[in-house]
Amino acid sequence: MKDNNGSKKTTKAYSPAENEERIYNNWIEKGYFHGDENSDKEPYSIVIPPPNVTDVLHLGHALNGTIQDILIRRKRMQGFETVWIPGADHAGIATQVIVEKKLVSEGTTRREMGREKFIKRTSDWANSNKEKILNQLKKLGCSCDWDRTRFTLDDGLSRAVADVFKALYEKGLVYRGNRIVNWCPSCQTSLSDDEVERKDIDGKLWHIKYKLRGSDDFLTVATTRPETMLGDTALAVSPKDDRYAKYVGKSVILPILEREIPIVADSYVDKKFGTGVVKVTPAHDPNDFEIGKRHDLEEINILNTDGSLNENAGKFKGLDRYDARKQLVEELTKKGHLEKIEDHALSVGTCYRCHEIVEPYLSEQWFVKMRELAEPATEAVKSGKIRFHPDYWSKTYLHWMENIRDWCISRQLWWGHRIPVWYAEDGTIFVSVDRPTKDECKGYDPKTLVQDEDVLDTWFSSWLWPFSTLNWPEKSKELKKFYPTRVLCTASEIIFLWVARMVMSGYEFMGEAPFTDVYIHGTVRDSHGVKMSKSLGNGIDPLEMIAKYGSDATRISLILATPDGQDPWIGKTTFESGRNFVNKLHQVSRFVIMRSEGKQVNIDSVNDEDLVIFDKWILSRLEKTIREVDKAFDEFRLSAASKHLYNFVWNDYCSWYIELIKPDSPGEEIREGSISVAVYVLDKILKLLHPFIPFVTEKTYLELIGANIGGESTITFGPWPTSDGRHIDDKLESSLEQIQAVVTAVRSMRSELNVHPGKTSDLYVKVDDQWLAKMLEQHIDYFRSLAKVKELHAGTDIKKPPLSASAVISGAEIFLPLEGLIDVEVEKKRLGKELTNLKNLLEKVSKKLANADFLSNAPKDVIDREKQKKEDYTERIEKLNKNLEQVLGW
RNA sequence: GGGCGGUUAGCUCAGCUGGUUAGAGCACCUGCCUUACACGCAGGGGGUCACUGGUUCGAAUCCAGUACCGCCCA
Repeated sequence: MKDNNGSKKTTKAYSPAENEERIYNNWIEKGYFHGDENSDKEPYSIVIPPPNVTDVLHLGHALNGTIQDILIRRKRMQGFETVWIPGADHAGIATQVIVEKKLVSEGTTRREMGREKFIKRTSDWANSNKEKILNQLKKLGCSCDWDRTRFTLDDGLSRAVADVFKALYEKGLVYRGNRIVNWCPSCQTSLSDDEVERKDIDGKLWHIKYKLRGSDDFLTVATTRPETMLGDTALAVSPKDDRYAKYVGKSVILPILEREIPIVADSYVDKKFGTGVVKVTPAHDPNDFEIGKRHDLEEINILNTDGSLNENAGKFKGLDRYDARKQLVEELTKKGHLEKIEDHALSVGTCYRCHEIVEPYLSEQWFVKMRELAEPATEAVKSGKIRFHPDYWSKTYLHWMENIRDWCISRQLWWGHRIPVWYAEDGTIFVSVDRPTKDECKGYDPKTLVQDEDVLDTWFSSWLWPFSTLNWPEKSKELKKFYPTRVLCTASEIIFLWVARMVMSGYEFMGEAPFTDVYIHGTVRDSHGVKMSKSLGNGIDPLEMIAKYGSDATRISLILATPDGQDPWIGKTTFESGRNFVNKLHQVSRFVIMRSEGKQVNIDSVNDEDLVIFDKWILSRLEKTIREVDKAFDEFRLSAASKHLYNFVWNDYCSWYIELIKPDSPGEEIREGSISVAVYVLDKILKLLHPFIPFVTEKTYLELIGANIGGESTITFGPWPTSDGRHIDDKLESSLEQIQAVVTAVRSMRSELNVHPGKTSDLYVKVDDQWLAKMLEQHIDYFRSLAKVKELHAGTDIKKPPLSASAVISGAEIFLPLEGLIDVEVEKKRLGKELTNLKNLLEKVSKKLANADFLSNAPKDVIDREKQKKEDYTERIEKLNKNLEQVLGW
């Protein structure tokens, strides 16, 4: 703020802090956001992507919440029975890791504590975080149906999870298998493929020599993970590789452990890679696992769950995998088994939660067979039943669906839904929602059955979210009313993890897609384009922005800054744009409300009999804006919608319309017809903006209609403005543009000639057509103060007054008699610049019109337009030349 | 290696089905505290639309290729 020179005036800017909280509380008190399952209105429902309870919300959540709130508020205004279901996700691994760390710092562990106490402890922590998160959403103004708040570990949702597990098991789609899975040694659990992030690192390629049994010959194998050789149970070569054919069937001695292992031929081996010989470690590599199966090889697990080596590693037992690697390489070198070490770039899998390098690890896990589930989910997107916005994400989705792999759903954790499986001593499996009853486990004593220790992947509960939140498997009224939901809003990162799986479960359990539209928004980045993250410390706390600028400003700033379909780059100053806009709206509203006090105005309609050109113009612009905004909404282009409104309010309404209808002197009243229109348009503006900036629009709307917060009135239910096209008038708009052009030309001249804003002058306009002169004369009282006009002289035969500045616009010449203020040099430069500009344009258009191909090929209207342009430029150049000559003669 | 985005003013972005004097916001410069707003008003400077070809009477816009940036999958 530049007010170092002692402002005379201090006007109060809009203060969100004084309004937002009490407005929100009132909404909640009135129950406006509750979706009624008994309503006759058409339903429109959204489920929130449940935020993790591990952390408070960041700017990405704020963007996500704002988008959903905008969509749901607009639908509420359009008369739909809306429900937006909020909630949170228990975030199995992440939460458990955090709580375990706390325990360690307190000198205990979860094992010491025991399962029950650990869960209680975690639950308390999760609940307090959950409350914080939900409060943040309230601060943001989200119009969620808080009565329907859900948590993935709630009884009902847990019941849904168990039911689904059982159903899929009985269908043969859930199975147990001994497979290579992704193992995070830090979180000490398995991960699904989608929870593993690839990272490129600078690694090495160790070339190790394996001696042939009973010979001095050896085979060299290149490996990126030398320590896994402790679990080698074979070497493999390509069956097509002549170099090694003679060795197949023979065996080598594994260095250090001195184990004899066979040489096998397997088509998996690429003879061109490395030496053409690969080591086979079935328990620690998915491909090797397959080779092992084909050749009936032993599977030797050398790792403990924490990533240290176990007793199978001989003397390396107990060492961490990377320490073991170091020592092993040293020993190989010493013993002459190491041929060479090369630099080698490779990509490793890392845990998406803790970023530790994951290990392929052989273990017994539960899986979901995906191929069958993927079929209807694939079809839904191919047929357009589910649409992605922007559309290109459907390709990503389909590609994943078509290459789908089975989903590892068991996790070696305590925090989550315990797997609903019980084992008898003899290994018999019982899958049951609750502990099996006597009848369910004939021949066994239920009390002796032991439940599976593991829990299910968190996504195995969130993939049910669109219907488990509506009380499924109960056949509830709300489920019937609000399923399927309409739109899912999320960022691209979880298209596989979550979106795709929800579609599958929707079809499998509800027989219908869970939503029709998927709106993928960008990921928030800082002002340099770097993803915001806790570890980088480049994040912006949305609550801090809300405290500083207000919730409205935070919301609209985010939307204005988020290009449709791309990642927004957001810095602290981003939020100023929204704050300024909110204040602008507040100020103009204040003015309009003040000036309309005591007047008979009807905000629901305008009297078409009592309109001047400016009124008609703003109504035409309003209707066009409504259409543009609706179109943008239909295309899920919220940023575009917000910009249309921003421009309409700031430019059309504030800068032109209000300024035009303002009387010349402060005491005078605004023409009755115009103030009615101003109020009518303001009402529509407030409604159109309400989804974006709910607080200030509610407050202003109530002031406009003379109601109070806490009363019965609210803008919450709109109605959303519509356009019947009655006021759209292109011809009228272009007439008004002529007046605007005159005003702008005058302002420009005055500014360039440094005329003090307080000084008025006469205005001479020599027009080509009398109609413009007439229009100017008719409306001079409206734009007199905008152009600082003392006396207007307009007509076809106007003569340029001596020593006046001049400007040329389409269809008119403008003269300002400013004797004494005109600097000949400045005037020469001004006119000369415009002349050059027009000459360039004329040259371009002349060239075009001289082109016979253009004349014979281009459509007639295009040619006509070009001809008209040429005429216009020519005339303007003539006039400019004349004026310039005069100036030169001074 | 495959796929998907992006490349337009100093910065962040608009520019739909090819014909516009290439726009906006921020930043910058000038003048102004003019009776809603200095979180403001008015005016102004600033772009060979990444590059190379092609299609076309006409390309920021369509096609092909190249380069660079980002994301996803292997």
